[in-house]
Amino acid sequence: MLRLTKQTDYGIVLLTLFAGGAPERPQSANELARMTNLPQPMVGKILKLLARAGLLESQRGAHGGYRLSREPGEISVAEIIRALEGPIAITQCLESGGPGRDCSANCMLSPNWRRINQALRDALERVSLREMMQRGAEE
Amino acid sequence: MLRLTKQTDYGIVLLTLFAGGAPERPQSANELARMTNLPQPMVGKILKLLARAGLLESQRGAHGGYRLSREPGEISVAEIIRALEGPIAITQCLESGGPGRDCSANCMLSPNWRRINQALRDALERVSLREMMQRGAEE
DNA sequence: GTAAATAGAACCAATTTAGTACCGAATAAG
DNA sequence: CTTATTCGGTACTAAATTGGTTCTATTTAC
Repeated sequence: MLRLTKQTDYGIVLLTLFAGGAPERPQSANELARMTNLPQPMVGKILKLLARAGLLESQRGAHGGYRLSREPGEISVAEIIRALEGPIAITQCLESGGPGRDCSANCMLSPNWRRINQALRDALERVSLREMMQRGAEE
Repeated sequence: MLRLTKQTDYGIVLLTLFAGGAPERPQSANELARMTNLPQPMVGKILKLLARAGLLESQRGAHGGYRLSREPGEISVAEIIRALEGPIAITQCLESGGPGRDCSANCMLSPNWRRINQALRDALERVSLREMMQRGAEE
C-alpha cells in the first residue's frame, strides 16, 4: 500500500553499486547479480529499464555491461522511480492526460490532489543517488 | 505503482458525501452505495474500517447508519489513508520498528528515506476533508 | 566463428487488491 | 417480545498486479 515495488528497491541498490565502483569499466548484469545475491534475470531486466530511461549506458558484446550515464549527484531518486514504475503520482488520471479515461470517482475531486502529488515529486527530486549512498549517517 | 488503492479512493468519495449532507441524520451503507453506484458490500466494508479508525460514528439497528465523528475541517487526508491502508510510507521497515525484520536490501540505505516519507506525510496531513470537497475550483 | 553480453518480448507464478458471503449482535418499531 | 434493519467481524473467491523466468535476436571482443 503506497509502497515502492521490489523492482525499484533493487534498482536503487544496483545504482548505488555503480556509484561506488570505478566509473569507467562497465559492469555486467551477471557481476551485479553475484554482488547483490539478487536473481540474475531480475537484475538484467532492471538494468535494461534503467538503460532505456537513460540512467545507464550500455555496452553490448563480450566484456560489455553498463555504466552510469551521469554523476551520482546528478541523478535524482525521482528519476529512478520514474524509470522503473512510471509517472510519480499517488492518484492518477488528472496527471495522465486526456479525458475519457475510466477515472475512478475522485478524478475531478480537487486541485488538492495535484498539490499532494507535486509535494511528493519535489521530495523525491531533491534527493540524489549520491545522497542515498551515505548509509547510516544518522542525520 | 505508488498509487492509492480503490478502497481508499472510494473512502474519500464516501466521506465527502458525509461532509456535504446533514450532519445529524446517520446514513446507511445502503444509501451511500445507491448514491455512489459502488458495490454495496464494498461500501459496507469501507465504512466499517473508517468507523473502526474513529473517523465515523456508527449507530446500529433500524434507521441506523454512520455519521462523521468530527468536522470535515478536522479530518486530514492522511488520517483517511492511514485508516484504509495503514501507515503512510513509501518505504517500509525503517518506520515499522524493530530490527530483525526481513527488510529488503535498501533497508538501512539512508536517512533520506525518512525525509522523503515525512515529506509525503506532511503533504497529506496538510489537506483536510473540507478542502477535498472543493471540486474543480482550479487554483 | 564463437563466446559473452545486452535488447526485447512473451510468459508463468506469487502476491496483493477487489469484491462477496455469511453469521452474529445491537437497536428501533410495532 | 418479535421482527426488520443495520452494523461488526471473519472468511472466502476472483481479478489485477508484481515478481521472476525463458527464449530469441543482436552486438562485439577475441
